[in-house]
Amino acid sequence: MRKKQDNSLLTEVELEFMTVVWETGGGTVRDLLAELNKLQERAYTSVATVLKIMEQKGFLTSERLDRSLVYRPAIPKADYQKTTLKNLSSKLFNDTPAALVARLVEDEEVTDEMLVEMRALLNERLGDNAS
Amino acid sequence: MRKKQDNSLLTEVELEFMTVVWETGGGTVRDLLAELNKLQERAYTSVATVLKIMEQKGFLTSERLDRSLVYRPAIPKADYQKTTLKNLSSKLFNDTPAALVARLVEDEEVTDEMLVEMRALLNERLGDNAS
DNA sequence: GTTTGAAAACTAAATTATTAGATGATGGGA
DNA sequence: TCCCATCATCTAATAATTTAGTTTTCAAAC
Repeated sequence: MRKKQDNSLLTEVELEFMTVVWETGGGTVRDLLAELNKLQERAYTSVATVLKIMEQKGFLTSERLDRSLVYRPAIPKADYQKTTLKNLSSKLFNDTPAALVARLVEDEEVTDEMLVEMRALLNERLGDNAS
Repeated sequence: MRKKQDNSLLTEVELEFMTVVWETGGGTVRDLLAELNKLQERAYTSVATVLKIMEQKGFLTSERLDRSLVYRPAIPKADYQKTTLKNLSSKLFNDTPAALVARLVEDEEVTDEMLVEMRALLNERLGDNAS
């Protein structure tokens, strides 16, 4: 029997990296290091190592450009958001996404404006495929 | 400088344990072990160790009953759900919960029925404090 | 009073995640 | 050609998480 490491979800640090890759569209290790260091100082090799791991896990692709590797997202942010929500829903909300929205709704910090926006989104899809 | 461990979020295993504690309302190590082993075989001491850590982190309370410790949730599930959503929203959805709902809406597996339910929840709160 | 069984507490091993130093390759310029 | 800067890669140290063995405690049974 072997390890069972998940790999479908990013770790804390990986998510931080991935966020930058999504925002910038990608770049060389040097490029991404520059962005990441705005948030927290890290060594070049640390960044390079994590990026390589992320590629192995299938979150990034790489391509040579001169000396350097250019890393790019292998999956769109929206896809990953969906995966994460599905995971959260199953782990903490009994697989009922409505329960999740219920929590958002009762959160004081979520403004009415946001709620109206959410409702518009719901109406939009419910309008489309009219049941 | 020391470690900086978060502690406001549960780890994978801790969440699994916490879910059982929420469901059952709590119990002795032996009780919880029995529940947990329905999902995955674990040693008594493993369970005891994690429960103790969870108590230190503030997720559980304990109380003596005869020889045994009875563990109970220190925070309601709803509170933790809220914390988690807030965290996810900030890390992956630019602090805009509506973006999160947008992903749910476009997920094929989320049925229209669920969406209608969500809309009802929104209307309920929006109705209350009529802007 | 001594043994025994069940429990918590203590300790540590194994795994996974994070950070980064050391090394070596490669190409451009002196 | 030889050095230098830049880069990827290899390797390892540290930290956090997960699992579980060993020891201690204590009350009840004998």
